[in-house]
Amino acid sequence: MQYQYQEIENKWRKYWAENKTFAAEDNSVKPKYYVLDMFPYPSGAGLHVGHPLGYIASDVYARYKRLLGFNVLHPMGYDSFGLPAEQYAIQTGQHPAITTKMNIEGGVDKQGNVIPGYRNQLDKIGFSFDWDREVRTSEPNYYKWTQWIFKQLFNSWYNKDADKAEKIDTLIEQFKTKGNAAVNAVCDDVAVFSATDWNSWSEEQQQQLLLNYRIAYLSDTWVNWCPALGTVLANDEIKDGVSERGGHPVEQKLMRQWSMRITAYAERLINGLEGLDWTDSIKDIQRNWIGKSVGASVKFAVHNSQSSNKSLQTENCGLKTDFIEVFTTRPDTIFGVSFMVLAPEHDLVDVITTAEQKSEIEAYKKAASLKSERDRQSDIKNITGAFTGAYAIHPFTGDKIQIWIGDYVLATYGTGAVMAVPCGDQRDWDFATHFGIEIKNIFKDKDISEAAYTEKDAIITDSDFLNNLPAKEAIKKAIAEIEKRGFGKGKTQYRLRDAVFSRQRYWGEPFPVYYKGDVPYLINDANLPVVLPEVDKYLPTEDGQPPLARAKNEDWNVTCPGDRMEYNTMPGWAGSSWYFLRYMDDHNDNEFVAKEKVNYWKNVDLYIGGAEHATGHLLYARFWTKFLYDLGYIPFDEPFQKMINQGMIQGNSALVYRVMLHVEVAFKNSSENIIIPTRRYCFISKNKIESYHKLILLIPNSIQNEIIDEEINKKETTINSDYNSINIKVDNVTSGYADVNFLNGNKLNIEQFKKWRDEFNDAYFILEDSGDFIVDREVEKMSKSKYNVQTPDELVDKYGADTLRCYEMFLGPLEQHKPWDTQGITGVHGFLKKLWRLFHDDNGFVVSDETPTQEELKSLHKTIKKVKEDIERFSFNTPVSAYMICVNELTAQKCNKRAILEPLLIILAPYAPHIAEELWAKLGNTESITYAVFPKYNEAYLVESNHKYPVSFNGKMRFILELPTTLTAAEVESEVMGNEQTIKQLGGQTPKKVIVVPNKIINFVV
RNA sequence: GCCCGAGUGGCGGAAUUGGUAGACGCGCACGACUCAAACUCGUGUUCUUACGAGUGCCGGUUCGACUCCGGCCUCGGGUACCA
Repeated sequence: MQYQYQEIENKWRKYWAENKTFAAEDNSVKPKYYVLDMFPYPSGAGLHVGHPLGYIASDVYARYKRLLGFNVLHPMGYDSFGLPAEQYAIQTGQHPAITTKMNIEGGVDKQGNVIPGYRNQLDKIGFSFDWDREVRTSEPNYYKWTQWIFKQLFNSWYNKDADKAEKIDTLIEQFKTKGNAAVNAVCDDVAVFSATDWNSWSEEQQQQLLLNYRIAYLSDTWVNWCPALGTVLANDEIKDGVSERGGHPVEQKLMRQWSMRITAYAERLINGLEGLDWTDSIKDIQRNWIGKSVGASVKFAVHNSQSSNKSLQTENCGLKTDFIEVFTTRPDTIFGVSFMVLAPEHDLVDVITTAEQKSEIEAYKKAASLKSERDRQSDIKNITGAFTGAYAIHPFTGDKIQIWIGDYVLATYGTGAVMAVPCGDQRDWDFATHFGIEIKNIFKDKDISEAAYTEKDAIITDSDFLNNLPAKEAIKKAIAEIEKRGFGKGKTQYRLRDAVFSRQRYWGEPFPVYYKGDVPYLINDANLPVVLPEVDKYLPTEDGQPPLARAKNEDWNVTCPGDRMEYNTMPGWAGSSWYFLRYMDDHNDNEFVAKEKVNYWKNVDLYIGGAEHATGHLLYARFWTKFLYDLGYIPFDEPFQKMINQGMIQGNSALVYRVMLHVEVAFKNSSENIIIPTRRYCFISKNKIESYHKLILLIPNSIQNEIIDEEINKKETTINSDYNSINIKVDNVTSGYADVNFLNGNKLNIEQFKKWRDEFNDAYFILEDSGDFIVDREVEKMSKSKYNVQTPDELVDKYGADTLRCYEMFLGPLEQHKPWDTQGITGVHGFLKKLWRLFHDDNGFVVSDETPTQEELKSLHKTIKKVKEDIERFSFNTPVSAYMICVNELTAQKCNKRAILEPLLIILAPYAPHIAEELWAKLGNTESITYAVFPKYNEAYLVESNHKYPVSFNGKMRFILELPTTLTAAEVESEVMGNEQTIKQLGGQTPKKVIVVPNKIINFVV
C-alpha cells in the first residue's frame, strides 16, 4: 500500500482547521510557552524555500512543547505597511490596501500575474499556527493601538532619578510648583526656568517647551533625507551611505520631524542584554550600535573671548567667558593636550576666529560643507584642518593651546569638539604631525616618534598630580580633580541617536495628531483609530508636502479640532515594535492587551528570525517594551527571551554556457544571391566547454553540417532557389541562466528550456557523451533575476509537506547559511516511505500487538533520548538522522509492533505531523496526535552488556576489543594485555603506560 | 582598521562534558529485479598500491585534541574618523 502524501496532507490540514487544533487557551492551568516567528512583510513575490526555514523550526518546537504538556501560543500575522506596496501603488494607481490583501490572500493582479498569497503558501506546509489570532499592522483595529501607544510616548518623559519613564503630568506638576531646576530628565538643552516663568507662559510656549521632554517629540533635526524615496530614513535604514531599500543616495537635511527619545533607554538597553539568551554576535552589534563611552566632560576656557552671544557663555571657576566643552574617555591624558579641534560646524567657530584667520577658516568650512557624508568617510587618510587663530587655556597648567577646526571631528557626536592628545590618540597624532603642532609625551618609557601610544597600560608622567599612576587609576583621580576644581565632571556618552519617527509616505500608520498653528495636539482616545484617508495620488504634493497633505480635513474619519492633521505617517517599525503583545489578545477593543492575558503569557520564550534586524526592529521592540513596562502596562521589560537567527538559504543557480552563431546561408536563384542571415544560440554542456573553449572559431564540421542541413530544410520550403554557400561566425563563450526548475539534478530538460524563450527555440545543443546536457552551478542569493528561486509549493506538490519540513531541517544547523539543493530531498522522502512501509504490506495496514524485543526497544529508546536532547538544545537537523537510523533499524528487524511504532509516531510528529496523524489514527486513536504525551525514555533499555573498546597506541586506534561492561579498569588491562593483536602491535616493546577508561577507551603509550 | 562567527570527504553535514573523525543523507560505482528504462532493494565509497596520513596553516598542553591554549591564513557578518 502506497504512501499517498497528498491525500493524507489535505485530510489533516482540513481536520486541524475545522477542529481549531492549535488554538491557544487563554485561561489555562498548563504552563505557557510562547513561540514566535519574526513578523513577515507580505511581498507579492511570495515565499521561496528560504522563508519557511525558521517557521518550520519554530513549528517543530511549538509542537514538541505541546507534547510535553505546555499551553503553546504560536501565532502568525503580517507587517503589512511598507514601501513595496506603496511603490506598486504609485506605479499602478491601485490602493496599497488592495495589493496588500492580495499578497496575503492570493489572486490575480492588474498585470495578470497570479499571486499565490502568503496564507495559501503557509497553509500548505502544515504549520500549527493559531490563525484566529492573526494580526495585520495595516488594519485599523490594529493600528488603533499603535496610535494609542504613540500617545503614551507623547504623554511621557524620562525621569533619570527614578530611571524610568513617567506620565508627563508629573513633570507639568513640578514645572508649576518648582520650575525645572530640580528636574533630572533626559531632554534637549533647556534653560533654567522658575515656576513663575512657567505659569506666566502661554499655552503655546508651554507646549513647545514640553516637546523638549516628551519621549515622542517634534523637533528640527538633521535627518537622512532620501530624495528618490521622498522620505527620511532612520540610521538603521541606511547601509554604506545609501538607502537599504533600493540603494538610493541619502543627504542631510534639517526638517521638523517626530523623534523617539530612545537615548533615554541607552543604558538599560545595554544592561538588559545580559539576561537574554541571544547570540553574542547580535548582542555585540547592539552594544556597538548604542556605543557607550565612559569618561569626562571638560570645559576649556577660550583665551580673551567674551562673545556677545550670551548662550555660548558660561560661568566657570569665577570666569565668565566662552568655553569649549569636550568629551574624553581619557581624562588621564589631560596633561598631554597640546591643541583643540572643533568640528567645522561648531557654534563657536565664527565667534573665536581671529580676523587674520577668517578667510582660511571660511574656505575650510565651505569645503567641508560641500563634502557629502560619504566623501568625508572615504577620505580618512587625507588630513585637513585650519587654525582659528584663537587659543584655549589649559585648565590645569594655564598654558595657551591652539584651537583648530578639522572635519575628523564630528559635529553630531559628543560636543563636536575634542581636546587633542597626540601622544595617546592616533588621529590627533596624525593631525599634529601633519600641521607641525607640538606633541607632548606623558607616557613613561613609551616611544611615540612613529605613532601614538593608544594602549591603556602605560604609566603617566609629566602630569603633576597624576605622575606615576597607571591609566586606570589616573582616570579616576583626574575626574575627581576635574570635578573638585569645577571645570567638568565624569560623564557617559552614547553613540545612539534618537530615532526619527516620521516618514513622508502614504502607506503607514497616521499619527493621532493635529496642529493648532505649529503646536501638535493629540486626538482623543475615543476617536481612535485615525484612519488613513483616501487620496487621489500616492505622491508628494507639488509643494513637497507628504501624500497625506492631499487629503482635506473633511476626508479624515475624525473631525480635526485644529488647523490641520499631521501629514506624516509612522515608520515601518512602529507596528512591529509591539505586535507580539497583540497576539495575546487580538480581539480586544478596549485595551491593546488585557492585563490578565499579558500576565499569563508574558514575553516571548522563543523568537526565530533573521539577524538583519539587529539594529532596527530588535532594538525598537526592546525600547517600547521597556517603556510599556515603566508605565505599568506589562509585567516584563524584555520582549524576546531566547532568540535564534536562522541562516539565509542561498540559491543554487544553473549556468549554461553558450555562443551565438551568426549563420549566413546564401541561396542562388537565376539572377541573384539571396543571403539569409540568422542568429542561433549554441549551448554547450558543462564538461564540453573546455574542449570547445579553445576551438571557439572552429565549430567542428560535423556540427556545421548538421546546422547547414537544418537551415536548408527550413529555407527550402520558403525559398524557391538552390543552396549556394553557408558562412558561420561565432561569438565568444558567455554564460547565462537556466531556470532551476528545468533541472533534474544537474541535467537540463532541453525541451522545457527551448520553450522558455523564443530565441532558444532553434538553439543548437552540444551534449555530453552520455547524451545529457549538464549545467554548471553557482551559489548566490536566491532571487527572481537569477532564476534560482525554488518555491515551497512546487516541492510540497512533488514530495509533500512532511518531506519538505524534514528536509529543510535536515539541511544543516538552523543558524548557518547554506545553499539550497533539491538533490538530497529524495533521501528524506524515501525515509518517510520507509516509515510508511513499517506499518503496511502489499495488502494494507499491518501492525501487531506482540511484545517487542530488547533490540527493538533499544532502537526506540535511544531515538527518544536523542530526539529529546537535540530538540531541547535547538539542534533541529540531527533528530532527522536519528529518525532515519531508527526506521532503518526497525526495517532490518522487520518490526511492526504497536508498542514500538506508536511512541515513534509521537516523537516524529513535530517534524512530520501529517503522516504521524494518519498513522496514529490508523492505530485506532481518535484524538489528534498534537496533544499526545511525549514518551519517556528508559535508560534500562540502553544498557549494554558488552562494550567495544577502541584500542589505541599513542592515540591512534588500531583495533576493537569487545569486553563485558562489568569489568574494572584492572581487569580490562589484563584482558587487553593478553590479547594477541596487542602483542602484535607492541612488537615486543613494553608499553610505558596503559590508560584504561572503563566503558570508553584503552590507550597504550609506547 | 576594530568587534563577532565559521573553516571537517565529490556535496549538505555528524561527533552534546577532550576518549573509535566522517553518523545520516545526497552524489558516484558495482550488483539484483526488468526485454529495457524508471522505481525499488543490496554492496562499496576520506586520501594512499602499501607503510601510513588526515578536521584551514604553524606551534603548544595532554596518555589522548575537530574539541583546550598561543600565533597566523581564508571566508562570512557587523562597524567604520565615536574623541
